[in-house]
Amino acid sequence: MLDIVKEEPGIGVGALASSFDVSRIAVMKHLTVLEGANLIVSEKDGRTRRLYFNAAPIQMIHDRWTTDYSAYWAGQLTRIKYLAEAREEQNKTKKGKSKND
Amino acid sequence: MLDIVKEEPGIGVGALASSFDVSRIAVMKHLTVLEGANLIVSEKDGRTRRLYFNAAPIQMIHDRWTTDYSAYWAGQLTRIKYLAEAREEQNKTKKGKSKND
DNA sequence: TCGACATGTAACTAATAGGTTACATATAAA
DNA sequence: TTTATATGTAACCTATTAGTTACATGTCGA
Repeated sequence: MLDIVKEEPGIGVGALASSFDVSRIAVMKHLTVLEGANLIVSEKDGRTRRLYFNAAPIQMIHDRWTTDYSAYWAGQLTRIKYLAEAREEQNKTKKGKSKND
Repeated sequence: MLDIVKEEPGIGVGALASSFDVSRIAVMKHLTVLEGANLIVSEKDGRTRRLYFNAAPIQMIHDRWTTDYSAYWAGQLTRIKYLAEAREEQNKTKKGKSKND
């Protein structure tokens, strides 16, 4: 839904709904959630409600969770990398024989 | 929940649950959702399951929705993500039943 | 003014989420 | 070996969501 709204800024509710197999009302319910999260903002243009993608909340979440990004991120990637390597090690061990731990 | 896990990398499930008014099982249900989204990754340490915050999905969403994806970064993150997912998948499989592949 | 178009609201049903308690299993400590 | 600790699973109940159809309201075009 966000893909479509981003690709076609100003698209109407009905036009957006036509891209899905569910009813227009179902799409409107999803829209309400996305508007509540400020990911989509709208403005009335006659009888059409025009929809626009809003990246601000994603930017805010990114800023919040990646503050001190370089240092933290490097550490996190390293940790995940080690977890993955440990998994591969264990995988080799299990294939060799029945698990013994 | 993410705040706590980020502040205390390696925290156990029970310790995390003690910060909330709901039961440990309720917290575990939320954890399952966060792990499914790869926002939290875990590793077993004896009888304790240690939890770690993973900013990668947020970075990926940010990259997707706010800038063009850099080929290098996408490849790097995706590779590590798949490794972590594979580890989690195996972890689930081991705990779910005695799968012997 | 009337018909067409676009959207909004209400009421309903089915499915899912959220939380609980009880019990089981694995691991560490005594 | 036994007890304690940490976690996982199952079954249950309640609240909320997801989707539907029908109808209402607002705006534009003829």
